[in-house]
Amino acid sequence: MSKNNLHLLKIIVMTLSKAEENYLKAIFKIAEKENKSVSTNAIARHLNTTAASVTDMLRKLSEKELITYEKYKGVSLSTSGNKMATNLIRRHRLWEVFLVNKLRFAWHQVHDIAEELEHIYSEELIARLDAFLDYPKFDPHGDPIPNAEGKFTIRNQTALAELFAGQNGIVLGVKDSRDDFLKYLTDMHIKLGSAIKIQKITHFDKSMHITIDERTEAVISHQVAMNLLVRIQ
Amino acid sequence: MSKNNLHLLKIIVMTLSKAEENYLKAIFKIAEKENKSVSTNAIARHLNTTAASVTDMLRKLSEKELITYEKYKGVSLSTSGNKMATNLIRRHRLWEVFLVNKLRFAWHQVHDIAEELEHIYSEELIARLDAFLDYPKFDPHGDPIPNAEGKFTIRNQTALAELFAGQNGIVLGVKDSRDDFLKYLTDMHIKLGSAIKIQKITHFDKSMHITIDERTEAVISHQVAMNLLVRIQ
DNA sequence: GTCTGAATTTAGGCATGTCTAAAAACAATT
DNA sequence: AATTGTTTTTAGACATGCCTAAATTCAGAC
Repeated sequence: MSKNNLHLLKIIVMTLSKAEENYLKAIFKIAEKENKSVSTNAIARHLNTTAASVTDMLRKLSEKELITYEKYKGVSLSTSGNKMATNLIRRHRLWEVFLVNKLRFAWHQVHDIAEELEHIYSEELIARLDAFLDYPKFDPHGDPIPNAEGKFTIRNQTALAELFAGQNGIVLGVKDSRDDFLKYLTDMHIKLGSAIKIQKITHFDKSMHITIDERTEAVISHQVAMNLLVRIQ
Repeated sequence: MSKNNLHLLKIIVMTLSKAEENYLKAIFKIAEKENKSVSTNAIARHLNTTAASVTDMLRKLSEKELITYEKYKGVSLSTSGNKMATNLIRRHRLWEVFLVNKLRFAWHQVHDIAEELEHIYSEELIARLDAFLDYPKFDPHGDPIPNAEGKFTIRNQTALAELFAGQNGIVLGVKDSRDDFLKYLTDMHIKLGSAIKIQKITHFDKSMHITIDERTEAVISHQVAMNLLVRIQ
């Protein structure tokens, strides 16, 4: 076997530690929002650690050619790093679907558990889980689940706040998936698939008077409406 | 809060590392077979590590009062250590049921994946998984799954080798759950619940001529018969 | 009871992933 | 272009969990 082939083998066989995986995921997520190379500080903030620790890890990930890193210039994922991060997101979201659809967890309870489950590495496990869940394209928060090749499904979705009085929307997901927001939605009986009809918008504060699933009347703030994603009917 | 209560709290809240959990499980399993205090070397063999590493860990587990340990005298699990180990076995076996019954993995594929899954700590996850699987009492190898209180279900099971010609047995599990044995059984179409009828026993080598599920005829060695557990019909 | 070989522990090291404190580099303003 | 404040990196430490090699303890044969 030539030296080149050995190099290839190394990449294929490489398995990452939980910490390394979490860094890749963090870089992916930050890069997704801010459209530029990712700063050391941003990663430290995201992972609740120090800039010094981040620098250490960046050196390591760079050696493994998972990121492109130049001192003081921020990082971006390499092709293989991107693949790894996408795969992690796939695993995370599939487990979330499992926890909600099969184990009947509530929206807001699943993130931390999925965070653990995603680090279990087995191609076959994920393939079988995917099949068991019937190849879901979106997770319980409405975020797209990349397929085995890393392709995300895209769909039209609009913040509820964009709609006018009289319009209808079907809830597809949320922009903010923090616990308290998800709990608030659950309390309001708003869930994935709920039909929202805008009855009236108060111009003063842009709060909306809505009907949920043709049953419940409610008033929601502009902030809530901005974080609810719907398909316009 | 008194000092005593704080002590109690510490025990309740304590979470263990993967390594610590694996040691507890190893001690439990070795103690189950050999009916005496567990030796350092036995643990090292079981975990594929060195005696020196084991000693280090025993000191640590002893400080946490999960084991009873005196230098040079072997170890045994304390009450709380036993509880932890039992709970781990519960998690492991529940995940194995999930992998086989829901994800349709084969018998021999599930051990390593369950080995990872068992370390995810969430009371609620396991409670919900248990319910989702319909509170199974035995895992895919026929080993009993302790309930949330740590109680194992006991049932009558006999090695197939104990039966006489003409007797019938229902396969309940295996004594040896190593890959190649499980694969062999799969190839022979022997699975949990299979009905085995003993047609004839060759005295010379105690091999058995059997009928499997009233369909397949086969000859199995004494060694195989000793590792197949059945309920006599 | 002493000896000898096996079992166990101690001592010292190493990799990983974290930290704090200090130094270096950068960028933005004057 | 110098200064200042922020960002990033380096240096040095620490905990965990593992290792090898050496010392110690034990247990069984004599």
